[in-house]
Amino acid sequence: MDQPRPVFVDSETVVSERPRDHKAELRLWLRLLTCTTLVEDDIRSRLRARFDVTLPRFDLMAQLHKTPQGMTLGQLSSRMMVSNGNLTALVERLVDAGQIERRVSEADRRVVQVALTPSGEAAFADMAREHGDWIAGLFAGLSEAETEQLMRLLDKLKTSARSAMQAARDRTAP
Amino acid sequence: MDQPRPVFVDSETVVSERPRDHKAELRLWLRLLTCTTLVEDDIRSRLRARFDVTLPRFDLMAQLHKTPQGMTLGQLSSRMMVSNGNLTALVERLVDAGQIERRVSEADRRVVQVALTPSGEAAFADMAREHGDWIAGLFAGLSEAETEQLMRLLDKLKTSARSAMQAARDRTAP
DNA sequence: CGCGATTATTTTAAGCTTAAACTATCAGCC
DNA sequence: GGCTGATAGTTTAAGCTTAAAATAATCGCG
Repeated sequence: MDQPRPVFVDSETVVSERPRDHKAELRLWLRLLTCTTLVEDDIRSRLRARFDVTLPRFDLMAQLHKTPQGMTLGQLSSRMMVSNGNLTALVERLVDAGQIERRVSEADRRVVQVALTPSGEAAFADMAREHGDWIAGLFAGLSEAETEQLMRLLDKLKTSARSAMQAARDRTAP
Repeated sequence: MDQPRPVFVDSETVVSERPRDHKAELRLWLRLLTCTTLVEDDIRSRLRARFDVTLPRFDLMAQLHKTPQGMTLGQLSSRMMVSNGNLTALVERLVDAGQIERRVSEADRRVVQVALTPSGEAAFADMAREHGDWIAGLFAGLSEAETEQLMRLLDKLKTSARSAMQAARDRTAP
């Protein structure tokens, strides 16, 4: 299987053809994805069962909780790594539910500020406590040293990915 | 235990006070999520730009590629970790696009088998080659040793999460 | 000042995703 | 043979998500 087929290396495509098969990286990526999906699905279903709240709503409230003075939609969008248009509807639903409030900035009338309401803050506090326990439970099989090591490696991966993405961008628009 | 530092339950510290603060695990989880989202979004946008295909479609085709004899929807659902109902529509679109084909099992008429068509196989082969390069590029900042280590730690995390989820299930329905 | 470029957000269309209810089929059992 | 329960998929309603186009406000610069 996968016998070393002859590869015609022209000067354009040196990086990409056969030399290495990228199998290790692909397996690592799939494993990373599996872990994330596993945790995410578990948290999603617990949030629904216990608090009748969706994961995106929880995430949004968590961001606002970290910044009590509120944030603009643009900031939220980049911190949550979701598209701008996504937030419009999500924020709308949370406003309807009385958990957050929006106000147009006076300084710049394009900007919309969003913040937790007191009731949203209280609701989030309840959820966050259990959420922390759930996460801790899911990660409980890792020792403190392993946790640290994993943190370090993921940090390195984050840096690597960002730099590869930047390089690709530079290549496209030089 | 439970060092009684005076904790004022204000909006800053709600997450972190009581029995243990779970802060390290929470940060680790957020970092894991960030890495996955970063890679996933990059791959998604490249697949769209380069092949005009969505990530879920690519993932489905990747699963079928690994199993040339085809799979049932149930197997696909559990391997892809998506809901059953999700697949119905996704498969429908790929059938319309001529990339895969469905046939009802003769042995058990509830079961639907799905497999790549020759043209789907060819299309996937093209995409997979570049996809592998992209992933390798994103992970290029990690040494071989680090890749292995990360793999090992994620494996451990996977085991930990699964066992925590099983424990929670046992607690609910004993 | 006024105009073109930029920035922040919303809108739109298409597609993805889930949970829950539903349909159809099968397997075991008397 | 005809229940009973389990299993495989589909449907439905709601919500999430994106990319791209549109709107609206601000900024920079002549």
